[in-house]
Amino acid sequence: MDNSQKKKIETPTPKSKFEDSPVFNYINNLSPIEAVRSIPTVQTFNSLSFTSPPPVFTSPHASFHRESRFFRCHNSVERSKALESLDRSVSTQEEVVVASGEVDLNKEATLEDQEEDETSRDRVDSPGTGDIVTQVLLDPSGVAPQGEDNASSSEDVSVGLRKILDAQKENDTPGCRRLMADAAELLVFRSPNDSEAFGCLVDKISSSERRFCAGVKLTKRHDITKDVQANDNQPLAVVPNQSVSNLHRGSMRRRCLDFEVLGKRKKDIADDDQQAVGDNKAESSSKCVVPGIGLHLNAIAMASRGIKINTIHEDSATVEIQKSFLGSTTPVQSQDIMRETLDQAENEPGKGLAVEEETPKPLVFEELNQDSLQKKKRKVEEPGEGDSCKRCNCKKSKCLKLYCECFAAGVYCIEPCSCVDCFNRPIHEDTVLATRKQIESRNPLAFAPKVIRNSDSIMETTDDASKTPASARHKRGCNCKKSNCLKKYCECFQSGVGCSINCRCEGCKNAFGKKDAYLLAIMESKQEEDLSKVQQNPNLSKEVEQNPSSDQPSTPLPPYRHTVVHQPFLSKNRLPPTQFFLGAGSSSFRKPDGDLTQARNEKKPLETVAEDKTEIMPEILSNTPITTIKAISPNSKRVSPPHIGSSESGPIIGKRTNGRKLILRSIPAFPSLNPNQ
DNA sequence: GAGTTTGAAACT
DNA sequence: CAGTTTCAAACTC
Repeated sequence: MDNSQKKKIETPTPKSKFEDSPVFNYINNLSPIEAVRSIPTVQTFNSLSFTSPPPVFTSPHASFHRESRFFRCHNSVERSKALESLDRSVSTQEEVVVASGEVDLNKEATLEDQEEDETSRDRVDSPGTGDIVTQVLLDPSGVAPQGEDNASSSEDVSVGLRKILDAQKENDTPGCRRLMADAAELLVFRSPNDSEAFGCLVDKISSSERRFCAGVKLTKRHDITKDVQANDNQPLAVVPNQSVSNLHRGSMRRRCLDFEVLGKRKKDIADDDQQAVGDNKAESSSKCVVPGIGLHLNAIAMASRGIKINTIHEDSATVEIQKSFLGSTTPVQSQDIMRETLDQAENEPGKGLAVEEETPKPLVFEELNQDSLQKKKRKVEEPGEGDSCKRCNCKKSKCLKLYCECFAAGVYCIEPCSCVDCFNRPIHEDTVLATRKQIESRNPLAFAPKVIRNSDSIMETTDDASKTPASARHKRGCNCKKSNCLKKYCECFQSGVGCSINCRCEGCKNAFGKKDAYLLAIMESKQEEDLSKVQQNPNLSKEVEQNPSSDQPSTPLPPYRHTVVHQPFLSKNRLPPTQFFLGAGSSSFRKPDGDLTQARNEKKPLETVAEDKTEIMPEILSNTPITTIKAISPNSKRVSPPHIGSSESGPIIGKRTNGRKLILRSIPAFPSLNPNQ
């Protein structure tokens, strides 16, 4: 349907049937283009206004601007979303201003009154075209969405289009093209908020683009920057969009662009860290971001206390990969989300925003960037709150050892640092890299994230922090002797995760999860696993019975490890290795007492898988006895649901198997929903 | 802010 | 690999 309508709109309308009609004559007198309006427009608007027909306008202008609109609209939503997160002092003031302005405008959009329309109209920069555009754009948005007479709204649209076209004749050139595009874009709006937002964006875009351009200006060696800068002097209403649009198609491209810009900015500033003494606030903020380019999962650990980051990055390279990955995937997600958000925003603006707000959480790169940014800001401004920003105070290590938090986090030291004789600066990049390599040669995972988080923990992003510990563990575990894992001396506690099998702590009282409880839970899982195994294959009963380790729940560490080593049950029969190592693949395990890497690798999977399942099951398997899980695990530590299910009865075995299958299917599904995962 | 405590990192 | 030293963050006063 859309296609046909599109054709009707774009191509000269087949007039054969209508040429004789009085209506057609009337229309024909009004404007050559009115033919479009005659029939298709009415339908088109009604339909198009609530759906998003992508390739409607194939003409360069229309298409081009439609993208721009998407770009803008998306940008608007994204900024609204960003505002939520930016309220936590993430972004530059400029961004905040822009975002807040758009949020307000979006709110206004929901009001749907003429006053707002006029107000928005007043905001339009160019009186001539802008007024008309705004009027045209806003009128339909205010009528159609209210569910009133479609015909009337269509009429409004038609009139509006007519006005646009008239104005087009008069004004010509850029403005006209813009009007044309805007009119085309108008047809794409799906909700009052859409159109309204866009109407607001007509004027907002200027500032937004300015911000964008300004941000890009900070970067160097970037094609986009060049383009944008090259066009910077041109009318913002056309040029920036064009520049962006030429480079990217669609709204998400802009989003990617933002990411890229951010990343580039960070990179570039990192390069110039020494010389680029912050001239302004934005730049200083960016400086804070700089280190993030190499930020790894240390930040995640930190983030678990404040902002949750759900993906594990090995190193900066991974981040880069993630970044590019984001660039390709975010759009898909963002488009759907934007659509959904906009729809929701109609009736539940807050909800819609919330959805959008949570969406970026999985965007690891963004999160990392913001995290790094927040770190710096918070350390300077509110040391107590997020505390996610690295700022070292090294005196003797020259910030070239893992003692240095910045260095350990894979970031350069920045101004807020109080380090002495710091070599962890971009100007000493060679030294830093060499040292880093040296350390990595000693311990390849030295810069790996200290906290292993499950790939599916996305789902926890919106949950309370109490769930985080269950899904993440410290890679090597702690070695606390006196702090009882109740203070930040404990890396597990500091990371907001519970102690695990890897910990050698004494008197663990980790508030996020005691080691003992963890062990107990896993052992029970193992027991259940063995049980179910026996039930599945009676021949194994003897083996299990002869294996003391498998039924010694109270047995401390060594037996558990033994049982863990037997986890091939799990890995061999159920979960593919890739699943296992999604979250733990990079982890380095504490040196085992006797079992080496292989055993570790088998053990770790167990942990991860168990956690994965537990995290996912509630969402995937609606009928999963999650309560049982919690009941089984003391300390609220969650245990693998399948195990539990299997332990309850024989017949459940099949059920459990099914559950596993579901899990296997679901695990990969989540990453797709969250680009950065 | 200085001093102490703590545990990771580095070293032997 | 275990023990020791170094180091810097966390903590206390």
